[in-house]
Amino acid sequence: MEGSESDPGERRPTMADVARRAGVSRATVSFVVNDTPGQSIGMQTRRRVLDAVEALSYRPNRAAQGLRTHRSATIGFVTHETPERSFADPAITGAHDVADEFGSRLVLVTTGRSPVRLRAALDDLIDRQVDAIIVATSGTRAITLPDAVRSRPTVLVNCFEGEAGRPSVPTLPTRLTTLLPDEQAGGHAAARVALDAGHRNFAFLAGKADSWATVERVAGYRTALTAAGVDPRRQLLAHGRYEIDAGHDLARALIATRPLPTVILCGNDRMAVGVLLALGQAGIQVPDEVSVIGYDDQFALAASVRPALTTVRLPYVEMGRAAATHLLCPDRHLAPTAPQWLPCPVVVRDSLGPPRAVP
Amino acid sequence: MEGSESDPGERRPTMADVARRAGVSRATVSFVVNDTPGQSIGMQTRRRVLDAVEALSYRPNRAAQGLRTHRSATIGFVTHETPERSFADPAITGAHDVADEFGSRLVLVTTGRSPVRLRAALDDLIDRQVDAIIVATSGTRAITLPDAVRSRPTVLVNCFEGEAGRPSVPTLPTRLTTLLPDEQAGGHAAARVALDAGHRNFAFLAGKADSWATVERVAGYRTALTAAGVDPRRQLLAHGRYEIDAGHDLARALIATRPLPTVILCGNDRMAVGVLLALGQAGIQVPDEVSVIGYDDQFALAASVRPALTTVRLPYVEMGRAAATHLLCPDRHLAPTAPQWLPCPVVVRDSLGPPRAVP
DNA sequence: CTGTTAGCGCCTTCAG
DNA sequence: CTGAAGGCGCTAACAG
Repeated sequence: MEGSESDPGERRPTMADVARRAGVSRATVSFVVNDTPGQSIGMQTRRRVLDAVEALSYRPNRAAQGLRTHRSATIGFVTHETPERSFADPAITGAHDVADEFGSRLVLVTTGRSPVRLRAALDDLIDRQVDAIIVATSGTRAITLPDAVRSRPTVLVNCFEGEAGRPSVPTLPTRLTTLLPDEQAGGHAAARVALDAGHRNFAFLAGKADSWATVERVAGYRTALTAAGVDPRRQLLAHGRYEIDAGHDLARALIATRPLPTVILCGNDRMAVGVLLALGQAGIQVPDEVSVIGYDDQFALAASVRPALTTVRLPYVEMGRAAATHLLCPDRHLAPTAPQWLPCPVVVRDSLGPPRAVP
Repeated sequence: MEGSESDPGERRPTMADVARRAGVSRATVSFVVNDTPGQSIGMQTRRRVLDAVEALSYRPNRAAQGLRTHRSATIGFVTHETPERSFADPAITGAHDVADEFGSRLVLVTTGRSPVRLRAALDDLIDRQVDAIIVATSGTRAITLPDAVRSRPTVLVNCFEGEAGRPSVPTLPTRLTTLLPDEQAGGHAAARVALDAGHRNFAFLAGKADSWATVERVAGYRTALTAAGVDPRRQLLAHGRYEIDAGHDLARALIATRPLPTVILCGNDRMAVGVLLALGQAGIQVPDEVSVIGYDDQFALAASVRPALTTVRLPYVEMGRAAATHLLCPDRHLAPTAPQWLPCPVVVRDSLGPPRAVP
C-alpha cells in the first residue's frame, strides 16, 4: 500500500479513500452513499462518512458499479432510420427527459435502416449492459427485430413487429412493448373537424400510398366521411412524398383542374406548406377560398406558418416519455402484449375556415 | 441470491469460459481477442481460441473493460439548449457516424441551457468515464464551462467560451477545441451571390439583433456591399425571430412600403419560407419580381420549398464529424488553441434570379 | 448495527 | 510464446 495522500490530486478518490478518512469500512460507505434499504447506520457514523465524501468530493465510479450490479443506468435508443433522417428528435427528447429524472442516460445509435447494423447496434448495446432498449423509427413501419433484443426490456416506438399491415400481437407475454400513434383515429379526426366546419367537398393530398401511416389515415378519413353521409369515392385522393415539393406539385395539379374543393387535407405539415405556397402563388386565399389541414403538428412549422396550420398532432414526445417511463418505472413492468395506441389530437388554427359560399 | 441460478441458465460466457474451452489461460484469450500488439500468438492456439469464442458466442463485457482500462468507448454529447430545440440533430448525426466507425457510442444529454444542469451533466458523464466530451448549441453562443470539463478532451460545437462578442483565445495550450461556422464569410457570400446576379437593391430581414450569428452575418454582408460600391446604410435592414412567422411579418411590412428591393436576404431558411408565403399571398412572383435568399440550407426545407431556396449552408453535419474525428483520431490530439472556422458555402437554387428590369 | 470477505470480468505486468 | 496472479472500484453475503 502506498503512502496515503502522497498522490498529487491526480487520482480520483475511491470508496476506500472515503472509508479510511471516515474511519469506517468500505461497506459502510457504500451503505450510506446508496441509502441501502435494510441497513440502518448510526447518525454519527453517517455524518462522518458524508463529511468525508464532501471533503474528498468523492463520486462513485459507474463502471465499477456496473460491473458489480450488471446494470448501467443507461437506455439504448436505436433509431432505425435512413441517414438523412437519422434521429427521431421529439421522441428522443421525451425519452431523455424521463430518463434524466431517473438518473439514467440515453445511448444513441442510428442504423440507416440496415438490418445488419440494427443487429450490430443491439449487440453492442447489450455488451454495454444497457438496462433497456428503445427502438424508434421516424415513419411508422414494420421492422424485424434480431433475437438479441429479447435479453432486455424493450419498447418499440413508432414501429412494430410483423411483416406488414397491422402489427402482430404476440400471444405469449413478452418484454416487448409497442407504442404506436393512432393514425386511423387521427385521419378520422382531421376529416371530422372539416366536416364540422361545414365542408363536404374534399381533396386529400396524402403521403406515399405504400406507407402504413397513409393507409391508416385514409381509412380513418373514409370512415368519417361515410358516417357523415359524404361519399369518399367522389372526393379527390392523390399521393405524393411527405415533402414540401410534393405538396406543391399536387396542389398545382389540383388548381389546374378546377373547380377546387373547399378543403384540402394534407399527408403532413410539410406537404401542407407546399400547398399553401402553391395556393398563394396562384392567388388563392386560405382559408377564405379554400381551407388547408396538415398532419404532424411539426415543430417550428405548423404553428409558425401563415396562415397557421390546423393539423393533427403526432404525439412523438409523449411516445418517447411513455417508452422511458414504462422501462424505468418498477410498477410498470407488467408488459402488455398488445400495442398501445396513443391519441393524435386535432389542433385548430387559422388555415381551416368555413367553406366559401357556393356561387 | 447473488450468483445462484436465479438467472435461468442464460449466463453470459466470460473470458474464463473461453479459456477453459480452448485449453489456454485467460490472458491468452485476451491477447488474441484484442490483437494485443507485442504479443505473438501461435497460429494453432489462436485458432483454438477463436473457435471457442465462436462456439460460445463470447463477447467481452464493456463494463469490466472500462473498469480496467478507465475508458468506455463513449463520447458524451451535451446539447446546451432549450427544451424545445433540445437536440442539435445534424451535428449529432455527424458525430455519431464518425464515432460509430471508431466503435464508440454517443451518450446524449440536454441541459435546457441551465448552467446548473450543464455542470451536473458533465459531472455525470465523467463518472461514466466518457472518453471525451462534445458540447453543442443550436444557435452560436458564448457559454461558460464548469471546470469539470478540463478533465477530458472536449470540443465545443457552435459555441465558445468568453463572455460575449468574439470567442476568447486561450494563450495556453488546452484540451479544448472550438468549432464555429464562419458566419461572417457566410453573410459575405450571400450578399456576393446577389451582387453577382446584378442586384443593387437589398433588404436584409435578419434574425434577432442580439444573436451572435446575426451580428456576424450582417457584418459580412456590409463588407460585401461596400466592396461592390453599394452603401449598406441605404439598404433596408430589419430584425426578427428566426421563425417562419417573423419572416412573414417582416415581409408584409416590407411589401406595405413599396418600392420593393430586388432581392431579400433572410436571417435563415425558416424566415425565408415566411417571406415566400407573404410574397405569394401578395401576388408577387419569385424570382421574377423579387429574389429571395435564405440561410442554413435546412434539411427538408430549403431544397424542397418552391421556388427552391438559394441559401448559405451551415455545416452542422461537418462540424459534428470534425468534432468526433478530432476526439477519436490519435494523430489529431494536438489541440489547436484558436477556434476553427468552418466554411458556409452558398447553394444556388431557384429563388435567386437577375433583378427585374427597372421600369 | 458495523466490518470482513469475496468476487463482478477483464487487462497487464511478470515469471516460466 | 504462454500462464499465474493481482487489482480496477464497487456491492452483497455473512459474520461479529
